[in-house]
Amino acid sequence: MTNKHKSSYAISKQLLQRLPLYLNFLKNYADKDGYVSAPMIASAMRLNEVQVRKDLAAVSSTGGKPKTGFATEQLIRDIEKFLGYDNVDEAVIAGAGRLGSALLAYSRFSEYGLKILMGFESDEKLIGTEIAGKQILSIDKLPDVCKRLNIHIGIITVPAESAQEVCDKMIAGGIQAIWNFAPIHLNVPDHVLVQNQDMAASLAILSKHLREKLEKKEEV
Amino acid sequence: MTNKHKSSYAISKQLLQRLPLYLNFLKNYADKDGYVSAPMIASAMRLNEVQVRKDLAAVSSTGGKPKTGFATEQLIRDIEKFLGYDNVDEAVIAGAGRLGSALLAYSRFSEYGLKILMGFESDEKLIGTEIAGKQILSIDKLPDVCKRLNIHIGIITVPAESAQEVCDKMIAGGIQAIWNFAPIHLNVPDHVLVQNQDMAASLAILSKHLREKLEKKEEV
DNA sequence: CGCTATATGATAAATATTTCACATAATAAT
DNA sequence: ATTATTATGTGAAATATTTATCATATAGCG
Ligand SMILES: NC(=O)c1ccc[n+]([C@@H]2O[C@H](COP(=O)([O-])OP(=O)(O)OC[C@H]3O[C@@H](n4cnc5c(N)ncnc54)[C@H](O)[C@@H]3O)[C@@H](O)[C@H]2O)c1
Ligand SMILES: NC(=O)c1ccc[n+]([C@@H]2O[C@H](COP(=O)([O-])OP(=O)(O)OC[C@H]3O[C@@H](n4cnc5c(N)ncnc54)[C@H](O)[C@@H]3O)[C@@H](O)[C@H]2O)c1
Repeated sequence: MTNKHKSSYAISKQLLQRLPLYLNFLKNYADKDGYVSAPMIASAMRLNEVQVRKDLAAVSSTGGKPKTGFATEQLIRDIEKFLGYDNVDEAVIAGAGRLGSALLAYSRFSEYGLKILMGFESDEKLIGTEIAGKQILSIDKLPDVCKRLNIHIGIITVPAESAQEVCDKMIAGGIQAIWNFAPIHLNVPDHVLVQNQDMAASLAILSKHLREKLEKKEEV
Repeated sequence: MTNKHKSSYAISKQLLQRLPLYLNFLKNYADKDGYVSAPMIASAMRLNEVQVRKDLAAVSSTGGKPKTGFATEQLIRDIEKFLGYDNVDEAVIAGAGRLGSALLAYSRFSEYGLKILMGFESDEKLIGTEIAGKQILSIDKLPDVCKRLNIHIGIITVPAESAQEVCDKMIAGGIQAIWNFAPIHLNVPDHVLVQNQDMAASLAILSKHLREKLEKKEEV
């Protein structure tokens, strides 16, 4: 075999989205003998076998052994490393309402090397309090604090009406990537990344898929 | 022009994900004269012009007018219709903790014709209470209630340890599509759709994109 | 020790999606 | 009117992504 386990496959955006799923699966997978194979993962996760094989080849540092598969623990480490487990990234959140406080309290971000440092609010009753041990500051302080601490990821969980305004504050504070939960299109300069997380849309898409599936069944 | 405004383009999965973004943009778009054009949307949303044109052609019932564009209100209605605004879909949620109660209280689902009817819990203190006017019942009742009300969408916001167990209950209740927020791979029979919403992963991917962008800038 | 079954890795083929290029239609200005 | 401009719609080309096929490696077994 010509495997130099150099794994110089291109990583596609789709692969990037599958990696966390592999990770969840592998972490939960009751590890018989310390190895997993691509066909096994493929059948459990309902994916194409070749796709899994390529995905693993793209991120595995060691490659797999024919007939045996990949060392589970190593594979988990490789995926985590790939996703940035080791470089810690800091973020702030604007809007400590229902969703914002759920995110502030969510511990699982740290598994990917992410840390939400604090929240920013406009509600006087919330400013000065703590959520899950994290301070809630006035939204007016956001630009300065971000600049001073050199934070470049911002999360927006304020109502849609305030989202653009808060977004502008983040940009003024040097934020370069925004995770936006408000159901609104944000205007940002070229160099700023925006990832929209429109939850209602996600559920709508699932429901549409379901409807299509049911219709297809009727046809038969 | 050979436009029979029949718009028989194929709908890709990617398009399905872009539609809600168009919708957010259009709803917010200060409507000068009642029309929007594909090039205008494209430049505002940083998308390729042809892509927008094809996307709109795929969902627009009327087609657009050269030089003028698409009637904004009509376009909004067309997209909403496409996404299922008119067929109401009902769902239940398991786990009325921080995230679950945020979702229960989230009103925006109704904009896509979705309705979360009630929540199910294992915590005695929560059972019998209401969140945002929606009843919280014992998780044990989930299968019966879903069967009786003929509900086929379930949302999982319980801790990862309980997710599979809750998932099984949903399937026993005839649920056919599951929106899973627990960071774990769910085992389901063939006919059940699962959409995973691994939030930590989403943030991790954003942070990875950011890191790549910064690295690219350094190269230059 | 060779045989068989199974897994990897790589190349090629098939699909899916995006982008380009161009022909045509409507508007606005001359 | 005629013309310049801008937007649409569409077929073709370019990319990206997934799936099929095959050659090779190796663990387990008779
Ligand atoms: N609740 C959900 O499940 C959910 C799901 C998806 C998206 N969203 C979106 O997330 C956002 C927040 O939702 P929520 O349910 O947490 O709402 P919420 O009302 O509970 O919280 C919003 C918070 O933002 C704060 N806020 C308002 N203006 C602000 C400003 N200018 N600066 C700083 N803080 C400000 C408010 O004081 C409030 O605490 C909304 O845009 C909503 O559409 C919510
Ligand atoms: N908080 C977040 O921002 C966030 C983000 C993404 C994903 N998640 C995931 O969503 C899930 C819930 O997160 P959370 O922060 O709301 O946690 P939480 O602890 O606040 O809520 C979990 C709720 O589930 C209930 N529960 C536990 N076992 C149950 C069972 N068998 N049947 C019914 N209900 C049961 C608990 O009583 C609790 O109320 C977790 O899997 C978490 O990883 C949370």
